[in-house]
Amino acid sequence: MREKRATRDRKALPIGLTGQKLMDMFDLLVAHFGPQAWWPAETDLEMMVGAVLTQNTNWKNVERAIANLKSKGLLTVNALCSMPAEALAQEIRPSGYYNIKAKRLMNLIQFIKGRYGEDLSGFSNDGTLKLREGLLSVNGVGPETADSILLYAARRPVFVIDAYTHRILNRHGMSEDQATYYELQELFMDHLPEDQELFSEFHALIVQAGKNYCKRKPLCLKCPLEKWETE
DNA sequence: CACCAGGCAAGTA
DNA sequence: TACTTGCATGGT
Repeated sequence: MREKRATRDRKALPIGLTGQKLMDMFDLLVAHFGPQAWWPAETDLEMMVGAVLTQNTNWKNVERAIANLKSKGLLTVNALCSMPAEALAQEIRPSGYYNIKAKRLMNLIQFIKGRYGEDLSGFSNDGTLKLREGLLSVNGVGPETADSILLYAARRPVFVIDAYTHRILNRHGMSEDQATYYELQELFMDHLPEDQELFSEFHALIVQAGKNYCKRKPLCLKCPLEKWETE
């Protein structure tokens, strides 16, 4: 929560961004996109696999990779842990970065298996262990991947920040260009109720907004957040 | 053709 | 600490 706070104290935030303002943003997004019901995965294991495969990668390509694993019965803890990295790499090829992602996947699944066993028993209701630190210690799991897993697989109230979150807040003058991951995360978590469903839906909506409207400047006129700034 | 996608780690100065 | 680069496929 304050891992990156060393250099100089930049203003974590602008300009009177309140909880109400954030809820306004949420409401505008819901009104425009509707309920999202993320994460699109059938199991916690599938969710975690997707979290690694989607790193800097279009979700469509991740779906192809996951489909390969499913069709061959490889989407299990034991299969992913025991198969050769080269073979796994070939299966996940469509998701790009396949050599490095094969290793990252195996690192993560081995970590999870070591703590919770092959059926992941106790994973989603593990409130005692320092799960976040554990996830971050895995080579291949950074802040966003760890928080995604915490939010969508372990169902904890953690706000996930991604490239879209940075971009959208910047475009609307709500954060500074170089705000760090943790500054933005604090921003949301300090001003919103600690609610897993809210965080889960909010992040999903931000991704939708980012995909559709905030790719390049200037903002598209039909951006659902257009009136947000002046509200 | 260039550019992007639901990042992360390792290397450099 | 602050940048930069490698990783790699498939869509627009």
